[in-house]
Amino acid sequence: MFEKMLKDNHLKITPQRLAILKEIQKFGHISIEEIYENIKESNPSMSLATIYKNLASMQEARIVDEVKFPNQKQRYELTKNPHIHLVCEKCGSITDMELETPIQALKDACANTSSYKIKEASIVLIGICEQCQ
Amino acid sequence: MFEKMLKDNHLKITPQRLAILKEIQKFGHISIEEIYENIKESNPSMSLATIYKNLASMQEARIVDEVKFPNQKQRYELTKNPHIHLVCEKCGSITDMELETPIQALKDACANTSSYKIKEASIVLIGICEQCQ
DNA sequence: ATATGTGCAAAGGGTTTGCAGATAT
DNA sequence: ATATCTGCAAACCCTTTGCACATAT
Repeated sequence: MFEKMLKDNHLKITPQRLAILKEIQKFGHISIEEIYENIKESNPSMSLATIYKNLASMQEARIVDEVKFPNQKQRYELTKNPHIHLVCEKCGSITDMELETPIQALKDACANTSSYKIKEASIVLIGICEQCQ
Repeated sequence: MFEKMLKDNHLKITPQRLAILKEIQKFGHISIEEIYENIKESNPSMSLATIYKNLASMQEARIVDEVKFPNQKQRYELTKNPHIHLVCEKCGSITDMELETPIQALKDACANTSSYKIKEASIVLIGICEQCQ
């Protein structure tokens, strides 16, 4: 419930913010340009500056996450449980995958070997999806 | 041996390219701006455009890799064995870590669950390094 | 009523491009 | 000798900022 997420973070509930969140939800991993182009259809006065400002404040509030893929502009997704991103190098499609155990195993291995205190993991696997094989 | 790497990829051996590769080697994970500033000291005529063009061609040739970290400009490193990047969120230091087994376990788990053919992995762990704890 | 948010236009940075002269093969 | 590379300047993004007006609380 987007309204509650915003309220909990002392961010005002505006049509612009709701529209941005709805787009991100709809497309999963979306670029700024795509958000802008999609929203413009129903809300022609929406400005790019507003999108930038809101993505920054909602990222700050941990409502959305930025994700960076090789050779792509950054994209945004709703904040979710830790997960892996699978990117198809042929068609560019992106799949989320929750693999708790191996992710945890990796973090543990790393913590043991390094004496780092691990907080988060950003894992992107590049490959070829079933349809493109 | 940088000369051989370039020759093998039909890239001419120029002082600029060697200087860029030497900087990347020296600093491990370096931004474009840092490469430029460092090289300017010994070679004041080196232009930013040359750095951009060469990073692109040497990335294409798989001599260097671009790496993207959260909230940072992209950086470059020499192409190495698959490894994990550990980033300290306090001091920003970056550590490489070869953890073949857990990386492979993750790729396998993913391949099994998804029917993707996995080719590469980009893994970044964010945490706090020993000194900053 | 007040603090925040929006939209606009301008400014700011980073990156790419075209071209003439220089250099590696 | 020739294809490639370099450096410069301009062009071209994408992103941020300041400000006046609008809106949510």
